Amino acid sequence: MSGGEVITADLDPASDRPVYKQIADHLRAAITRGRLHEGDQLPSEAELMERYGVARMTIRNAIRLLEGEGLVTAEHGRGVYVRSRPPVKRLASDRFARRHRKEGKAAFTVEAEQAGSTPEVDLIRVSESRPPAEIAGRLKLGDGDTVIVRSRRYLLDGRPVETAVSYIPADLARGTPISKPNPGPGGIYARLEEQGHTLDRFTEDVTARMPTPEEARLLSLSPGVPVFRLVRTAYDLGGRPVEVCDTVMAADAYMLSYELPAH
Amino acid sequence: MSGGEVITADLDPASDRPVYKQIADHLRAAITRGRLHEGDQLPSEAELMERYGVARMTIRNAIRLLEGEGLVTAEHGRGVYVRSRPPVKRLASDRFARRHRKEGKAAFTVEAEQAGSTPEVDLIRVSESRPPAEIAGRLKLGDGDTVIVRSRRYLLDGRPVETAVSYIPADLARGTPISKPNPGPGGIYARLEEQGHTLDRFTEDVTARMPTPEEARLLSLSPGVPVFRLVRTAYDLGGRPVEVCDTVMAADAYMLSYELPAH
DNA sequence: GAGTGGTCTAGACCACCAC
DNA sequence: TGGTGGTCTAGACCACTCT
Repeated sequence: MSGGEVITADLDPASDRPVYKQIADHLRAAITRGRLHEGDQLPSEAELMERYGVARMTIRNAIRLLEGEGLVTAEHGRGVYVRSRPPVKRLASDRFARRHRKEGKAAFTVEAEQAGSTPEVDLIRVSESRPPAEIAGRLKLGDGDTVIVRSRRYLLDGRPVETAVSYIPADLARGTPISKPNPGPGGIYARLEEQGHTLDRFTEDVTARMPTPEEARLLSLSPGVPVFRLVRTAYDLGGRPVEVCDTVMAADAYMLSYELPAH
Repeated sequence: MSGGEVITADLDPASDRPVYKQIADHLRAAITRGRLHEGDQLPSEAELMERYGVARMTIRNAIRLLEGEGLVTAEHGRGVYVRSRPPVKRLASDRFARRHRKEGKAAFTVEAEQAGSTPEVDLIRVSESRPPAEIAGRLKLGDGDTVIVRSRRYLLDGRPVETAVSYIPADLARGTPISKPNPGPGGIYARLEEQGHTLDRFTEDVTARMPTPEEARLLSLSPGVPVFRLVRTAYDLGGRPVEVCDTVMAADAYMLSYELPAH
């Protein structure tokens, strides 16, 4: 059926390398050398058991290894397939430039449409509370201060790609639509600038790690796909931090692009 | 021995959730709620088998799940431990500013010493060859053009954290120490500027993924630790790309920090 | 219904570590 | 030497998908 001929090498009984790793090596080589392409189905567990003359768990261990490397995904009842790389969205370092903010649309929406994708936002929740210590520190808030918390999820062409939680000091948001689910045209940055907090610069701190089960669920992540955690702080012309945005992004959906001066 | 009392909940036989996932949930909760701290040992497989009354493979599946999430590491012959987060090196967006380049030291060395760490560089190799297509495109090179390829590995306090491969157009490197293992004080950027290629700006493209087995070996990565791939291109004042540096970094060792203008 | 992967059992032997 | 995790076997039953 699904191409037992893609594997050419035999096991080396003399090798110290465990059998399941040798099998994973064969399958990995078949993928990286192009004998198996994106979307191709791997031989079934039964076929591989026969091919190598080993028990089922040995085959499953080999496949689990490749799954953890992000090379294949197993689909219950269907088979194991070579993972296809989804199109990557490139986030340019000028994506929050003011000229992109004048259209009355949020950055995510503008960018997605320019790339020919369909953007969606869901799971919008807004509340007011005490911020976590890390956020309070970034916003330079005192002990009793509260923030407006805006959380939402972004999707591209139906696929969830990013969750985001924004924290805005409550005193900046009062009397504005910032504390409403729909903050109006241009998003919260437009509202902050209307309040006299003209934006000057942003900092972004980027880390990467494996997702929590909750994040994997919200972003429909396959095994072997890490996430970016990107924490952006917006400063006004007075140097005051006016928003912190804590985002978790499917790492296989993004390329982050930055420009650095040499002087 | 190692605290069977850290797990409080029992299995729910009525639940659809597989037993090994329920066990993983219990252990994960013990970690995230602070009943198990960084470096603590989990109960042994034998203890957990008795505690839950299940077979060994069920326990091992639970632990493998947590390993893949980066929460624990199993050490052969010793036990399973809650992963301790190593200190993170913060890469600031001004790390290639000219003022940091005047000391006669490379960026990695300067930064590490400022942070109180001991930097090392090893596995240095230099050669000349045709660049991969992706690199040739970034350097705007033609078909026959060759590049100097400089690869090396960086370590902090003895731990490997990053591999890097630099590509410099061969015509810029001829007659300079750029094609020698030791390029001299200030590194290759200093040499390029001496040749009249004053640096103007850099771009960095950042992605994240799970490591290949080769990368995991070179960086001594535990299961559940992704890597950053950071491709930096250096441009001179004439807008010509003069170097591309392709780096793979242990994601648990770095925070990438960038500054974005709002205008 | 046939074929796929997902879960689980009950053993065996081995390799590594600490005492 | 005893305890730890690593590999492997040979089964069983289940859940999902496609036809």
